[in-house]
Amino acid sequence: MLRAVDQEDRQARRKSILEAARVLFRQGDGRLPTAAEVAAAAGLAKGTVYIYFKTKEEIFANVLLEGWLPLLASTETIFLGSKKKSRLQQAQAFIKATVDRVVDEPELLRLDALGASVIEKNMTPEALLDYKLRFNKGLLDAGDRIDSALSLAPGRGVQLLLRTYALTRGLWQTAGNFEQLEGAGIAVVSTRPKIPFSQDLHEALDEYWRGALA
Amino acid sequence: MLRAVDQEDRQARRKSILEAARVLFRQGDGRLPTAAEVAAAAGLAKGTVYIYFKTKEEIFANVLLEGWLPLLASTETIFLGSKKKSRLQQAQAFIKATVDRVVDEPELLRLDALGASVIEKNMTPEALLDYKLRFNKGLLDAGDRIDSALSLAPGRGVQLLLRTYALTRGLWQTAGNFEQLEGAGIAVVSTRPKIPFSQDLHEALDEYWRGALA
Amino acid sequence: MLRAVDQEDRQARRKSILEAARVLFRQGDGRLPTAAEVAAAAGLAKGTVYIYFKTKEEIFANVLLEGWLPLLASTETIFLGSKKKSRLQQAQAFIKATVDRVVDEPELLRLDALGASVIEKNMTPEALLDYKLRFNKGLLDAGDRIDSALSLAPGRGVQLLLRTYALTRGLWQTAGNFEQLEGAGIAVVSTRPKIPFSQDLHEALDEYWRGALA
Amino acid sequence: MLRAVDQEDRQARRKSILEAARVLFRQGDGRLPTAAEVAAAAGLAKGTVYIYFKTKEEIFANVLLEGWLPLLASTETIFLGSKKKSRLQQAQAFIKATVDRVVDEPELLRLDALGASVIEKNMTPEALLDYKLRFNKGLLDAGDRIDSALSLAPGRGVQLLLRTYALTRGLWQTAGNFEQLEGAGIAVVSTRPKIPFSQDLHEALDEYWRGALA
DNA sequence: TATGAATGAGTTTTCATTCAT
DNA sequence: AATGAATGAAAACTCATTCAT
Repeated sequence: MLRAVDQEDRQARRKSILEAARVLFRQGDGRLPTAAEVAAAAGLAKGTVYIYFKTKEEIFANVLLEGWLPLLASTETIFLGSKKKSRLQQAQAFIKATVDRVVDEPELLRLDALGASVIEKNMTPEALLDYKLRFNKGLLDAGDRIDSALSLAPGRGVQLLLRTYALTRGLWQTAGNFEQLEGAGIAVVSTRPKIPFSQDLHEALDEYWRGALA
Repeated sequence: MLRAVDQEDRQARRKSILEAARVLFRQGDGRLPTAAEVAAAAGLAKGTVYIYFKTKEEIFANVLLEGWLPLLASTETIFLGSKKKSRLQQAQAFIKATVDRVVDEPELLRLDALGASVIEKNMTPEALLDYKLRFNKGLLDAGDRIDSALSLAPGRGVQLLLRTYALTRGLWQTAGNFEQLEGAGIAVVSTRPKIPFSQDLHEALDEYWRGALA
Repeated sequence: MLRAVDQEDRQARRKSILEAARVLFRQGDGRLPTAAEVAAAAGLAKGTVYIYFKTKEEIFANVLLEGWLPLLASTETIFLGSKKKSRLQQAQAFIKATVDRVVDEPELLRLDALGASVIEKNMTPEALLDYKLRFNKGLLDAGDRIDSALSLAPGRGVQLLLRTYALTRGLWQTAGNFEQLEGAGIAVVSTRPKIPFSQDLHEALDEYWRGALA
Repeated sequence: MLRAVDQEDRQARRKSILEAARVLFRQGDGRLPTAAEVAAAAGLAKGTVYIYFKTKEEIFANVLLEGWLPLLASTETIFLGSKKKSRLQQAQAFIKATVDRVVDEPELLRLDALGASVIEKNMTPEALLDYKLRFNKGLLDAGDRIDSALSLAPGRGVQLLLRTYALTRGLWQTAGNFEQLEGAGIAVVSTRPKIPFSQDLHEALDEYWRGALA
């Protein structure tokens, strides 16, 4: 194994661990893979992983972070880059981006569900603070952009983001709850045709933003 | 130790285990208490707990169920008992009931977060199906009541419930994410006064229902 | 459940437990069934079984005893009832009876293998002594009959019995060792056609008795 | 703790675990020692033992194997190295080697009795197959040597070995059955002087081989 | 830096047996 | 005598993390 001597090498190795962890979690059954599995998937020895991360959970916190930040960053293009659209049109573009990302990387929401209960319980305080600060930073920046683009009161953009996020993760968890029943032929909603999660989420977010921007 | 000989005694003992588990989880740090702790809190031997529940997680699935069902059942009074109110007024009464319950029993949402990832992974298939069926039943019944009270298309009531639930659990998880930062004096939203979770949730649900009923 | 009030009833109930245990073990995977399983198979409550036997293992010790004693008792007919046959002919009649019994009740040898290691370790000293005395008695009586029928030195008959028994249980255990391999297509003895256990045992016993009576 | 880094170190550590397990079992009461006990006796942590063996029972299967293989290997010297002796003389040399080994390492037979019932039930299929294949290999090789040395039909040597082994283990188990009685002053064979197990086994094997080679 | 051998804390669940009813 | 609820001891095994090499 080549040694990661300079800063760039180290970053690359760090990324490769995160990527291995993400893929492994995506393929898995909803529980965190073991540290040994992550190391093996990254082509490293167990000990090496612990050079880059203090605890196993720190890895997955960073998987989450690296998963969500791009979506938050995308507000730059979506909101600021389209001054001519109406507020609702801009909102809908963001809704679409959110749904697309979530459908594309379903492991993000699965991992999210482990966040507070499992992941955060096994991080060092420093790593936890760092994780939250970075998340917070992305959120505040994105919120500011929304405030500005939609001419909202300061702080309202963050609130909308948080609620969008909340509805998304909540709906995903709830939808998952009933998949098994449907698999067994038991209808959750008997009189309505079952709609796919992406559509369900889209509708729900649309409803929320309409209410919020009303 | 009194022996639970008849069916009634057995039900009472079962309840006492659930109650002990609930209280223990409420006081704990977000992880499931050990089976030994639950047994001790219920004043029983470890083995006795396993007479009533197949696995530890089955206990907590039932804590969840017994926690949510009353809220779903409350739709009976809230929606059907108030035909003279407007749709939005009825919705607001339900929002209030939801917020009150959640504020009153915060462990419900904390436990919820463990649902799919931890709890359901360690239940017997039978217990899991039973749990989901009972949850589903409560949901469908409540949804029907809402359909009827608000003159909605069949199945729309369930959808509203699911989305309310989704927003609630999602928002709670998200809010929890930032408590620590605020505890450390770092503002999530710098320019707005911080509002308590109950108010935040209330506003968000209000926004959602306004959008949904528009 | 009818109560076993007189001695006869009690004996019958005891037998029914032994029979249930025997059948259960025969169907099982080589480990002792649980006490609960034995009770259920006998149509009794767990506690009832413990009225008749001090420990679970005492049950199975008695299953062994009731299984072997008839074979030992059969020496009466086989050896004494046939004065006109040669020694070897009489031996062969006994060999046949032994092979037949063992083939008929394969659980006897399977259970035998658990004897000293598992069963006897969990019996009360009294029950253990009783078990051994009864076994010993059957053995001595049968041995005496053989001594007399074959005009052997006193004690030689018991020795022959013990060695017959030893070869039988040993061969059975050894044969079992290789079943799996043969199932997987791996020959234990490549150049010889595989013979069934009953024939193998018959040959081995024949060889032994020929050597012993020479 | 020195780390077993290369292959040789690892083999040595593996051996030390097997040896600790063997000694522990020899001193014990006939039940398998716990994994914790084996680890402690080997001067290792519990977890370390599980690096070398998948299950506790795999350890003891290997104790058995390492115990029997030398005896099987000894056929090389005993049979092939003595072409001038008669068949019976060669057989007797093997009988002596067998008795000596068994007397020297009585734990082998005690452990043998746990083989099929306890040990094999708790091994991974792979470990079980490996164990059987290695045993089988030793047996076939030894059998071939006997065939060749005694000019027997192919496969007959293995058969003789199996029956020798069967008689040995069976006789040992049976002898153990009555030790307690004799300890309590109750004679199994009242009219004969009690002979030690080694002599008993020797005589029985002698009788068997005489019959078999006749 | 990289490795992977060693560590040992930590917890569920089973099940033989007891004993109140 | 019969029941079955209650007991609690007992132990294997995993896996995150460390640290000697």
